[in-house]
Amino acid sequence: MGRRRTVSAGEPLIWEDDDSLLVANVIEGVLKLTTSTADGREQIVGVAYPSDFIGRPFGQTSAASVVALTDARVCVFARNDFDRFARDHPELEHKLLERTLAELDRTRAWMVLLGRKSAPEKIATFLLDMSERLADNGCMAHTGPAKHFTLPFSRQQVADLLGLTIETVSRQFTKLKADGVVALPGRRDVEILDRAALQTLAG
Amino acid sequence: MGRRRTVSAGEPLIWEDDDSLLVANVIEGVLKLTTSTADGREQIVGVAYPSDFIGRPFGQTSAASVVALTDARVCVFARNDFDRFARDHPELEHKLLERTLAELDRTRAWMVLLGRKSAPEKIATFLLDMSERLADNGCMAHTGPAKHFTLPFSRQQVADLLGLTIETVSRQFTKLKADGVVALPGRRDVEILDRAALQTLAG
DNA sequence: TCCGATCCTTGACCGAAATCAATCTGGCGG
DNA sequence: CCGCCAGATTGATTTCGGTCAAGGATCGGA
Repeated sequence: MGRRRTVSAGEPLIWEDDDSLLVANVIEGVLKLTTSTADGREQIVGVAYPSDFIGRPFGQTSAASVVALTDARVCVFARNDFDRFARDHPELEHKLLERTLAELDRTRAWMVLLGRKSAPEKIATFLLDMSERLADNGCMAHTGPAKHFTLPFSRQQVADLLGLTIETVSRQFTKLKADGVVALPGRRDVEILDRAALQTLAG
Repeated sequence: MGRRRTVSAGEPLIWEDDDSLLVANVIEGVLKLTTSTADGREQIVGVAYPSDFIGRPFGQTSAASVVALTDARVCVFARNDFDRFARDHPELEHKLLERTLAELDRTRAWMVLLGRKSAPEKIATFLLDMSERLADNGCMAHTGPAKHFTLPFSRQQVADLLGLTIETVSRQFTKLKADGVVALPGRRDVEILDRAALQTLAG
């Protein structure tokens, strides 16, 4: 069915291929979905992990662009083919509906963060979210939230995810380190030292 | 199938009924979907217009609460019944999937507004959005964006939608009026005098 | 028509985060 | 091993929008 493709970190996943739009399934790696304003301010509107579906089947084409954050493997489908196939396979459509509903829930929760939370709350919420998302990367289920993990994001990308500037993100990280809430052994490594404190900060 | 219910303006739509969760279809009126932080800050995460679907079929219950903005009529279903019915009717699931994908797109566009736009940009974007949404309320299709319309929101609710405070919303409205971009004949009435200016402001 | 409640507007002030501007770090190629 | 450079941190300053605090408008009910 779909064709395998590899995308290296930083590379965009092109949505035009043989004049036909694509949809895709993530096999491995992490990708960002972004939308930008006319003057170039960027907002990350979604993050796709393995097994997540990306693209916009049925009609309209979505405005978001997709870029790999880590080296990634995806399984791409020409959209027309996919649409036809989906219509004939209710089980697939059902699965897709469940995933889309779950993604909508997650997106709505993120709206509260963007619209109503302060910078410290945003950072704390982000770290807790990451610690959960990156925990069950492997094959075994529910190992619980990770204490130590490597972010698939640069500081700028964290800023684009939280609706902040890179400087504010950096300052908040520094503050959490100074307060002994987290350790930052490497640029993208986080170790949660005081989860309770983070949860309090997250509000 | 579903039971008709009327909800008057300001009244919440309860999701518990005879120990079974509900899903619903909006027949008439406008409702808000909100999520709040622990300390009571509120964010409107979605707005449901006639023909929109609300609630969370299949598994998890969504965290959002639903309140009618205007008097509304909805058609409610016990979720268990709905789930069973949907699984047996692929056409319904397909329709629901299309709507959910469209809602996800709209929600993602709103994230850019919340995360990256200034107060003037937020207000301008909001007014243009409203002018389009409230245009085809009636039966005829595509009359184009409305020049004059009545908001289904109080100032506080506009603030909750845009991630601002009521004072900032008020000041921005006043400024647009002073600049001759809009007229505000009544508390909730908006007349767009200079659409081009609004579009420029929206960015 | 008057009253009261609620919603909205306006003003003065403050503070959190953005902006502007240097450094600093660490990873990599030569 | 050294120098380079993108990414990250830190500091100084500004600004936008929030907070606090009065008023003013509008609507419904007596």
